Amino acid sequence: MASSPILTTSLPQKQLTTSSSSAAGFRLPPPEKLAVLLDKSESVDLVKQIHAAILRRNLFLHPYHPVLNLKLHRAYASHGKIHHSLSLIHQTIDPDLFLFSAAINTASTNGLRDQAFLLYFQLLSSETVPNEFTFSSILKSCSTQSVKAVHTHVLKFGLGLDPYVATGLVDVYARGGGDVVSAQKVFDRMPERSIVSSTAMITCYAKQGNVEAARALFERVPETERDIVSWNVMIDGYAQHGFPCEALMLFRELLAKGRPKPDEITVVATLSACSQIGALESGRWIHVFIKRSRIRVNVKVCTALIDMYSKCGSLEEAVSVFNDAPRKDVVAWNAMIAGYAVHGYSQDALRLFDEMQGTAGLQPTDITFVATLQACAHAGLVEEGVRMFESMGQEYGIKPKIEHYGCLVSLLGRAGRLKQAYEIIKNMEMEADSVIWSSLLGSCKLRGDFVLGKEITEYLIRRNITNSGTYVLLSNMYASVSDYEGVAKVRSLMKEKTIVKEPGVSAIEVDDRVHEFRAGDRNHLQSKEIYTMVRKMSERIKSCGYVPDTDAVLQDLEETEKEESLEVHSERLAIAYGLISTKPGSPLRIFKNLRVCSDCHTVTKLISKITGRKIVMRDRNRFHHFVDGSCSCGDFCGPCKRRTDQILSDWSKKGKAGIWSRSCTA
DNA sequence: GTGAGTTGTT
Repeated sequence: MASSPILTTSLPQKQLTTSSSSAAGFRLPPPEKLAVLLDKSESVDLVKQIHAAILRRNLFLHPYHPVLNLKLHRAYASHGKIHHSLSLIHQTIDPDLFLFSAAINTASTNGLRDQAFLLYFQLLSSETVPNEFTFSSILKSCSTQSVKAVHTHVLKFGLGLDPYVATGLVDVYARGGGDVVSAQKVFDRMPERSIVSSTAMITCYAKQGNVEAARALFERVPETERDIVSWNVMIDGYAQHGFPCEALMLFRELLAKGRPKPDEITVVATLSACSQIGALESGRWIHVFIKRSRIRVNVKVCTALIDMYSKCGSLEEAVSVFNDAPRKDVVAWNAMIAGYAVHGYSQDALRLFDEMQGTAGLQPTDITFVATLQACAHAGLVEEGVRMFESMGQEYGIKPKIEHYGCLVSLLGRAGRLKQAYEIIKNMEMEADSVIWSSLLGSCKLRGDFVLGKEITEYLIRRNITNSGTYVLLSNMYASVSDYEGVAKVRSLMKEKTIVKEPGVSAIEVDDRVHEFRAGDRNHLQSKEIYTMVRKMSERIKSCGYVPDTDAVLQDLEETEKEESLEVHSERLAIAYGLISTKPGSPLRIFKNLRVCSDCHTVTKLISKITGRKIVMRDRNRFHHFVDGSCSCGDFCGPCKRRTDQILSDWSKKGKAGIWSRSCTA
């Protein structure tokens, strides 16, 4: 195998040392001394000097010193000189098993999978017998495809029960698609399980989303053996598979136990859980905790903080972390750009996009473009967005993914260019998913293009690529043109196909606890007070001229029942709870898993006006900042804005402003 | 003289 050209010039060469050591006037240290020097060498230059010395000594130490060769390999690798380190094996005649295994390990841990396999094959053909070290190293380079062959070799050499090899196998089976069956087979046969092998198996379960199995195994590990990695895997497993509350609870449990000490990874996983449920107070607490403990604020921790603050509704704090970050990589920039975009600060997002390439000298990635296109879509910057989309391929050589097409379709759709958006979906090189269709359908509803909307929906139902949202949108479209037969038809279709509308859940964090509400929920301890407040809110806004928009209600109900069903939408329960449990004038932060319905959007604007409260609401799509009767999203639907404006103008004529805040928030 | 499990952005 040929070594890389840089190596032959930058590594000391044998031919440079033509004379013996005595001729150069030095007495070379003995091999043992050189080995010690290599182990504690602090610079590459020193390693190179020692390397040169070893080569000189080789003149009378033949063939070569295998231990020194190995130490040299490790010294180069530890200074990040991977290619120097690997080229040593190519310059060695008949490398021994130690050097082979070490080199395979270096290649594997540095992502040079092909190199690792070439070395492995070279080893096999050299009649050297691989051992457990070799396999634990080569397994790190295995994919789900190649693992079967290597597993066979493992069995052939009788190493299937070695704890390191078996752990490696479990780890590979857990990666990629995740072959739990094979992973479990290996794991079950292990005569002795260490915390490391159990953690590999827990990871495998967690990656499958089987958090119950993961937790069960985690609980089986004796408490004294659980190290921080196993806690991290479990916390992150919850956080990444739809159990953010469990992740936070487990983090609290870890703190209560006092050991092991949380590290950078623990806080990144926990912050991600906070972002998902909008637990701002918990997120802030963790930020303080990081500052107080010895946790390094590295770029990943910074990014997790930026993401947490922006997703929890505090863009200001996200910006402050971003500005103070000592080092920012493209991921950190992406998180900040996405933060601006989701809050509707589109100009700032675009400014950052320029700064990132200018002062910071970083190249945008496909994710940067998702964020910037979203910024354009949220602000209705159609021309900028289209230009951005085109430049992505033309100037940056980034192939658009379905997410980018999604932004483009939403951008054009919202602007009323429905036909053009439709054409884009039809001409994409990939299959459209339900997300992109829902976006176009939403625009059809927004723009009142019932004909196109109906055509698309029927096509989707025929092709069976629907989600519950498709049916809801279709029903809403029928309702908006008062076609109640159509509404009934959709309803029976949903019943027939047993499609259940995804339940809307709204959450609000009060006193470091997250309170969740579903529509009509009566599970909360203060349910009685909450409903009293809900009714009070309805009376107030109705007395100001608000009329419920019952078209948004899908169920077959009488008009008054429809009103009642709107009244107890999850976001209204969350707002009511916020009003009775926080100080007057303090902002409310509400989080919803679905998009806020247009009626609730109107109502929330009115409540913000009457109570003088700022209400920040995060829905599936973006943030809405309700202040003094208007919303930062610029009202995603026309009728909604007209309704609110009318109500507010009539109301101020009656001179009723301010009553609410005195009577209801004391 | 060699080896194991965990982390961020849509």
